[in-house]
Amino acid sequence: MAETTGGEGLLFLTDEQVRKGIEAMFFAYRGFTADPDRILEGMDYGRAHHRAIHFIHRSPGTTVSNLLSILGVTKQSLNRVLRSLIDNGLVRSEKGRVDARERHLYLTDKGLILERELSDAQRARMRAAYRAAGPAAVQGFRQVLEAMMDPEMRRQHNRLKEGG
Amino acid sequence: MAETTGGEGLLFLTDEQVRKGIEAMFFAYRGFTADPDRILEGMDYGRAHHRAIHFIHRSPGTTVSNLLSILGVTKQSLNRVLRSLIDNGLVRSEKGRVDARERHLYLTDKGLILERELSDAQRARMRAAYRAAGPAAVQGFRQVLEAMMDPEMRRQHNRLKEGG
DNA sequence: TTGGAAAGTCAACAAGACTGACGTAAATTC
DNA sequence: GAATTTACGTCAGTCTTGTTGACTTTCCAA
Repeated sequence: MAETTGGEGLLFLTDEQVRKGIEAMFFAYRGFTADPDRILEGMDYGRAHHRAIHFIHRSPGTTVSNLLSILGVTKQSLNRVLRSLIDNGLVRSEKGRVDARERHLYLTDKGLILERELSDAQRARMRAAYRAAGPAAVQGFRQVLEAMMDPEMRRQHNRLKEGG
Repeated sequence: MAETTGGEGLLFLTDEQVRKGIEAMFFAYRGFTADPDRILEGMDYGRAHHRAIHFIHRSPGTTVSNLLSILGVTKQSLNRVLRSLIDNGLVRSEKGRVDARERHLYLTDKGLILERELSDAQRARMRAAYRAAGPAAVQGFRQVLEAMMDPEMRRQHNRLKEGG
């Protein structure tokens, strides 16, 4: 309920201010996905494909189950997406050499082109926002986002940061 | 705001750093919606209901078409959600007195209780993140989010800020 | 007063998530 | 060597939430 202000250090924001942060998050996320969505519409792909492409690009050779845990969806859901990407020649799936049960995923040249197009659009918006807000704001932005994640996701995120 | 890089440095972030911001946004949004989603699951409601409840609470008496433009979905999508909320007695719909075509929407007492439960959970997470990151970070966070919105959404957002 | 525009409702459909069950191949354990 | 577990793929069915298109009701202006 009305959070007590005591205890853990002072609360420097009222409920109303926090609420506004919530709405900002909602509206900003819309902007965040708007450009790739626009590119994808008309193709046979959607946001789910974009996410798969993004993380395969980020971690080439990643396995299906790794992608599963990053994306937080079910096998069937991911499989549908992967199926179409593979069939259309955007993603290549290679049987693992050390463990032949695993499938390692890579973007093909064609996949890389689409990835480029999508991430260019999304990065352009991010970069514009960053530029408008300034370096100090960007650091704060990253700090709050990280603190907002579930611990598990934060682990994933930091692992990617290192690895990349 | 000048798009040149002016005084404080050139493009202060590489493509890779921007990419990490994109991923942070993705993972953080998952955390952002996780708590309300958990509460809603098992009820007949979902994220769409949460959004409707949030904005009706924020602007009591708002019309369907106003909600439409805030949420950025189609009429039927919203109508389905509203239908179930009204039928279950969480939302009250009143024919407009000045313009009888309009329906003005309000949360009932029952609706207010659910709104409270949902927003308490979501605010708790936001507040925790804010606390972890500190006041300066929060300001930067808000600045970047705002810059990331489409201009139209920014207008909506600021209108709500005033109104609230 | 009539015709167009706006607000809202409803029917039908699509994308993308989910569950649960089942199958296969490969690795691991006993 | 047999049994179990793991990684992946697939089938069938459901649910949420998005879409378009057609339809009232109401308002307003020519």
